[in-house]
Amino acid sequence: MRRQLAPLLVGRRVVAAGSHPAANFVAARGIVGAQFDGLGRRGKYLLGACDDGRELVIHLGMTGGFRLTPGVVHAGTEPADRYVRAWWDLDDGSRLEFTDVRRFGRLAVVPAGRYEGLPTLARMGPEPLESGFTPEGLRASLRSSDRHLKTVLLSQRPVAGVGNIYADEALWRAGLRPARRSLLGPASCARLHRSIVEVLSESLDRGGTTLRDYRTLDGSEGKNQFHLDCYGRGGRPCRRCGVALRHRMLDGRSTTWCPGCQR
DNA sequence: GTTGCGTCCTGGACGC
DNA sequence: TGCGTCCAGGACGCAA
Repeated sequence: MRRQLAPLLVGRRVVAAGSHPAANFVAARGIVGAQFDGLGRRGKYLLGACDDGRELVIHLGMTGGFRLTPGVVHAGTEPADRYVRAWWDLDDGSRLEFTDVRRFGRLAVVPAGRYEGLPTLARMGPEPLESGFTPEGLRASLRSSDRHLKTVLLSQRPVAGVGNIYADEALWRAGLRPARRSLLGPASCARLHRSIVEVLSESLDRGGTTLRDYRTLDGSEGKNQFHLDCYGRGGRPCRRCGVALRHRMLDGRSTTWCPGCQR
């Protein structure tokens, strides 16, 4: 999403904006007059750098997405689509719309780099595809919590960007049980580290995972959903050992694992 | 400071 | 066919 948006957004100034009245979205209106100097990303957060020293922080939640309408918009008019939760009219006549059916997304405007009001972002672990993410660091981070292994991964503290689907996939690939609480040894941690990197890299290469709602900026679907080994396959045979995968709620999240080969 | 759980929200699947 | 119920997801807030 960031790669697609950046060339269309950077250098553009916001001339008008609007939003759904919910607290999650009203911050969209606060950047009228600002120009986008860059578009970054941390974990699942998009970070729009403004020329006035502030940042527009965007989390897509579960069903969030973007749509860019080029050059046909009358600035300030209400969007026709009821699921547009925020919109920005740009100085080239285009409009960027943030759509979010279930309203789990959220927007914030903060001084650049000041994330105190966004605790998950403030304490976010290393980027999984950068050199700061190491097996040793992962092991040290996991050691600092007694919670279920999968729940710790979802906290974004050991590593950024792992959501429910990729947590299940990475743990399956590493042969580790999601509900495990005990300390991981160096070999297990190295396996989990490698699995996280592989699972995320492969999904990025395939344009992401479209189960229901996710679309890229041009409306196309990802293809990673055709390559899932674990998530959503409860009751079906494990592709590694043949044992039926199990499914249950773990700490409130839908979780699938193989009782045969995830230890 | 950490943990566990409820809450937010809504379309779609499912059962009756 | 219509209605009610449940589920899915990420992050945050609150009580313990």
